[in-house]
Amino acid sequence: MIEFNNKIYTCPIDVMLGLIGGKWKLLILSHIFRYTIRGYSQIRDNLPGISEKMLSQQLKELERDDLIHKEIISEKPLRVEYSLTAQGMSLSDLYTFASTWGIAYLKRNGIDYVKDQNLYK
Amino acid sequence: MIEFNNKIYTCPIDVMLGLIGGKWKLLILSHIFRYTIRGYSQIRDNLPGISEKMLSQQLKELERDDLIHKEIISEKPLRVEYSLTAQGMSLSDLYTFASTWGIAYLKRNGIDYVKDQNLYK
DNA sequence: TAAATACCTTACTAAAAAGTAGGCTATAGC
DNA sequence: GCTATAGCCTACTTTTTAGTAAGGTATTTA
Repeated sequence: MIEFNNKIYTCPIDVMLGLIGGKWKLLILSHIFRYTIRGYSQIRDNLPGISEKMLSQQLKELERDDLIHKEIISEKPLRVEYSLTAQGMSLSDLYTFASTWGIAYLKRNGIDYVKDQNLYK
Repeated sequence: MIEFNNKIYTCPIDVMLGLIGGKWKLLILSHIFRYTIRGYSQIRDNLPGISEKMLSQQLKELERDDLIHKEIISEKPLRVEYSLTAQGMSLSDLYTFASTWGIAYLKRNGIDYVKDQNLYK
């Protein structure tokens, strides 16, 4: 058992899950990782099913936990850019592994994601 | 979007999360990975906080999804052994990465897990 | 000036995940 | 025979997580 930030964790993996667990965080992080820098609507539009409430909530938590960096660009069309912090980047092996594994799993189950991804989205 | 087993997934990572997402599955898998073969009570006792209902439920789902193998040993003291299937083992990089990352994260935050783990449990 | 888009927030509700409590079989040890 | 341990299951409740709907500001385009 590990006590950290007033919470109790079973082991280091549990600690990691506390940061990136849940339905959306890993998806958001790996999306930003893939595109390096993303705006709010770009993330939203690439995660079909996420509500704006969920998105801004998760983004806020990821920023609080120093996994992503939020930058407000005060140019003509005011916008926001999200990117990974060093800590967010330190999970890059996870993003690529998870994606590769998922693709291989789908293939084992008869779905060729790489070939058919034009069909989805 | 990917349609698979009557469910809709955003991307391959989402598919993976469908299999090992949630509060306990990754912890159970990585525990079995660490010890190769584990009995029911051994897993339970190493995951403080898990209820027996949760444990047997998650074990059943992991078995259904072909991530773990359950073997009933019919020796004198009847018991059960859980081990990883080939598919469960194909996630081994994830278990080690998650554990290593969690330990490093804790260290960045002032907790030396490797040194202090005798304190926890 | 109306409509559209980016980027959110808040209040409320629903669904999913997890927890509690109890029970049950089988074997073993005293 | 009584208690203990392994290995579960079921019904019920609570908590957590996520979803819906509706604002709201600022700026852009038509």
